[in-house]
Amino acid sequence: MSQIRVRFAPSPTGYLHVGGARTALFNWLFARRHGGVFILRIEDTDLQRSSTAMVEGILQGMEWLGLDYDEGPFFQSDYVEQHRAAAHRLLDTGWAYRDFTPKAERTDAEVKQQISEAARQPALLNPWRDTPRAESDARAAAGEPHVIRFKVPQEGKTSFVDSVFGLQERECREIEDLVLLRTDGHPLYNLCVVVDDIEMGITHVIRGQDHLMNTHKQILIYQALGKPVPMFAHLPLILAPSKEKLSKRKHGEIVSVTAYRDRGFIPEAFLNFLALLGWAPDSAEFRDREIFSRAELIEHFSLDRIHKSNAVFNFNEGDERNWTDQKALWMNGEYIKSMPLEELLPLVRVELEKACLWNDEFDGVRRAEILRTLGILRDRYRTLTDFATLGRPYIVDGLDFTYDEAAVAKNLRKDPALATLLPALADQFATLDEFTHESTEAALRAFAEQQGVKAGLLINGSRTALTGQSVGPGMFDVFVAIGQSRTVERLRHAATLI
RNA sequence: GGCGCGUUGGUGUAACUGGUUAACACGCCGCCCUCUCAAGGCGGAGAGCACGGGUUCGAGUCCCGUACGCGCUACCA
Repeated sequence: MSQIRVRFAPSPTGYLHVGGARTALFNWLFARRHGGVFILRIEDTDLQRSSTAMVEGILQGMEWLGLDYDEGPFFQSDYVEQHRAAAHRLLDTGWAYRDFTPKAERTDAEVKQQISEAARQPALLNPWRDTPRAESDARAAAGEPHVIRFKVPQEGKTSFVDSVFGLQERECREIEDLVLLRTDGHPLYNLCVVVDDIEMGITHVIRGQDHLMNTHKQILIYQALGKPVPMFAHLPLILAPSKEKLSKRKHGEIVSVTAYRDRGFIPEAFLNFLALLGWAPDSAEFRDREIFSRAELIEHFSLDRIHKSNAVFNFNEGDERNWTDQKALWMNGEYIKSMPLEELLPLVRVELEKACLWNDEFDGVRRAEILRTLGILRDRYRTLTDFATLGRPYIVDGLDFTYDEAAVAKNLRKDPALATLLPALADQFATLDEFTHESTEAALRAFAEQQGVKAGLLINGSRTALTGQSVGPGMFDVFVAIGQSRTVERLRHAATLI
């Protein structure tokens, strides 16, 4: 069999959203799995709704996810002449005709309205369908405005075997004579895809299920053009919590992949999550696992493990903690806590730089120190941005962080004695020659005993004094992470909060 | 309206060509650990497989119907 060639063909009418990203991913996995070619083609024939900013967003999303393409990006708008030529070839071979019906101006809303109304009665055959060629040519030559429509056969049916949905059949008479070329000569989607897919030698079309019906029209065009029909695999849709198809326009930035990049997702984790939306590995060995490396995904990917029903993607913009699908957040957390620290650091660095917390020494003399700090923090973080927000007290010098009111009330103000105990503890710490987990623990416990208070009181008080928070890693690790001088400073300062 | 597709716990999925009390992950709840938890360990609740009928010794798995959901139905893509 000849080499597999697939393409991802987004239209730049919005940023790359998670549905599109999954389509891209599945195409990419399929190509990589079979040593095929993955092509990126931007379908920008709808000039009014396309924009270069959106193209840029799509490119960025692809790059972030590591979905590298072997050819492209191609722009469909660069091939309009070929699209027109194909339409005229169909006209010449009798597979298309000119329709001189005046164009109806209507808004999107009106179109939608009319679809449901007009479709109630069976469609009539277009009166221009069988206009003699000579008359058609004469009218066209006279400059009479017209569209070119595909002449759908009135007999028989189209069929294809979809790799996901199985045998698909449709009566030709139920397919309308679709417009190939608009009045202004602009080629339309169904013609463009077919011409481009032929031109690019696409062997497998992997795309969203919303194109399942279009496929019949496209197959008719392939056949009229005398070209072989590729294989098709339609993917189930990704739905919003409201169960509608995900869309940038309706659901906003929260469904765009760049939002996941900006909010601290690790591309590998997001990819992993996406791969499991509508697909599951075959191998029994992998059945009860959720975390798969990119290489494992490639190795085990197959179209026949894609299932047919739509998947709900749970996001919740209003919820600060669970702003997106909880499983995605969990998965990102798994990557954060298990990846090599050396690989985590550059990712965290980006976040720290954004928050103006990065210090070049973190990549020099303080590298070991920062790695150790990341090591104790990452167990409970789920996004990279957590390092810059929740992790801020661990990174920043001085007292440039906020004290959580509830934490202060719970751990500091609870016992007024802490106003003197914590500075006294600071004095103890200041005398330590070595500032380690062991030495700080010994010092703190000895001090607690000497003062006749529970170690927990000092520990919890210290946590809030040093981090402003009520939760965090084991306290003796925190002392070491914050370091002797900052620890002493913050313990003394805590007295002013009580 | 027509056509198409789908329907396993709240969510994502599993269950070999029909065969034990439907499995895993996320989430939820509880307990333990403990200096805290958004960490870790252990355990639990939650679907009888949309509903109804049929085929079969036996069906989530096959057939029919119904309901519901989604998609498409543009001189959008």
